[in-house]
Amino acid sequence: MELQLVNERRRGPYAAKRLSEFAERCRKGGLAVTPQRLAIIKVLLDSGDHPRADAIFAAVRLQHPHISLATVHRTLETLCDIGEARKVTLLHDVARYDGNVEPHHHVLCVRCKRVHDIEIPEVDKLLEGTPSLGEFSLLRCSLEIAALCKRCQLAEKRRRAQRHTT
Amino acid sequence: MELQLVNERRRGPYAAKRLSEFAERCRKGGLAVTPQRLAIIKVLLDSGDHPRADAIFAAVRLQHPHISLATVHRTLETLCDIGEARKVTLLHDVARYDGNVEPHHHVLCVRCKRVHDIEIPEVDKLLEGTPSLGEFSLLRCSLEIAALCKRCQLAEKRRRAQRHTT
DNA sequence: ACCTAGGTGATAATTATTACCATCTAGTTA
DNA sequence: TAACTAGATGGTAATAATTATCACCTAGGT
Ligand SMILES: [Mn+2]
Ligand SMILES: [Mn+2]
Ligand SMILES: [Zn+2]
Ligand SMILES: [Zn+2]
Repeated sequence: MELQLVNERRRGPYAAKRLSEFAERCRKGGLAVTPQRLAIIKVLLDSGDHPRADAIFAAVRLQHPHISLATVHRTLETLCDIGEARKVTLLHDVARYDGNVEPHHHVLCVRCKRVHDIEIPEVDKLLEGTPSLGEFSLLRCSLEIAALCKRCQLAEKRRRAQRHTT
Repeated sequence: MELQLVNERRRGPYAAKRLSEFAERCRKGGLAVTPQRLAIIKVLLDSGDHPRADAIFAAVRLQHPHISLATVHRTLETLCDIGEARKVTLLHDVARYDGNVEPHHHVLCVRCKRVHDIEIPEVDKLLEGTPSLGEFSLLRCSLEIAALCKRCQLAEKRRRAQRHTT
């Protein structure tokens, strides 16, 4: 099993490429290309540390002193919607607890946030023989599968049909 | 690759066993066995839905009308500390965003919450050929590795040494 | 039957996020 | 190019989860 920290050097070219395609991708997603959105995606692409909205706000303000924190929050969610960013904390809004402390994994509906347990024995063995990685000593691991439940799939379909008629 | 939803029938016996050992495990962890803690772990072991603190609060109140919501929050964190519960949302306190939208995984320090990217090509292929599981249509997946970074390991050591002298 | 470290309840404080709305502007149209 | 408008933004209020505080209580030990 090959577990390795991502090479930081690759980020430069990756960010440049993503940035050059950003305007086009916004249009494809039906979004206006605003200076605020450009500034936010730039900062995000330059960050390797999975930043919070307030950190991005601080960085963006150096160039755009008038930007609003609300815009940063909104924009980050919008970028995730069109696939230009990824929310690391899919379930961040409320703490969720589990009585099952055996190693296991989760499928979660990205819309209604329901979570179900799943078993993937292969993944449980993933850390065996790898006590540490770089500066991290590894404790345990869990796979998070993003999904759409039946109910939310139907709701999604209905909403699209609705939009199509108007 | 065997991906399967966890069998719900197993929860009954599992919960009974965990509950019967709970008092002893509290003592081992240096915790008092209070009626509140018992009520909370009971509710948690009976839940298959990864509940939030407020849901547990509501359920516990049916038997303990005087319990406080603060106690529920505190107790759930305490239970996680001694390994009697698991927090599904390790990074729930603030939303974190990622500019890297390529499939990749994360190591995170459970104390300082720093997050680093890692690559595990095998895991990226996990969902291939499995478009759905039960009522969930699968979108993507990401492995979360809980860890302790070097800095926090040292801090932990120092704290233990401190406690030992007093 | 005490004692006391630690636990609890009630409530205030904090903090991230969302809602709201007046104003502005990107991108389209004539 | 000028006018138009759907959608974006800024400023601020509202919301909601969690944590802090502190007087009182009690589990577990003597
Ligand atoms: Mn679970
Ligand atoms: Mn990442
Ligand atoms: Zn759903
Ligand atoms: Zn750390």
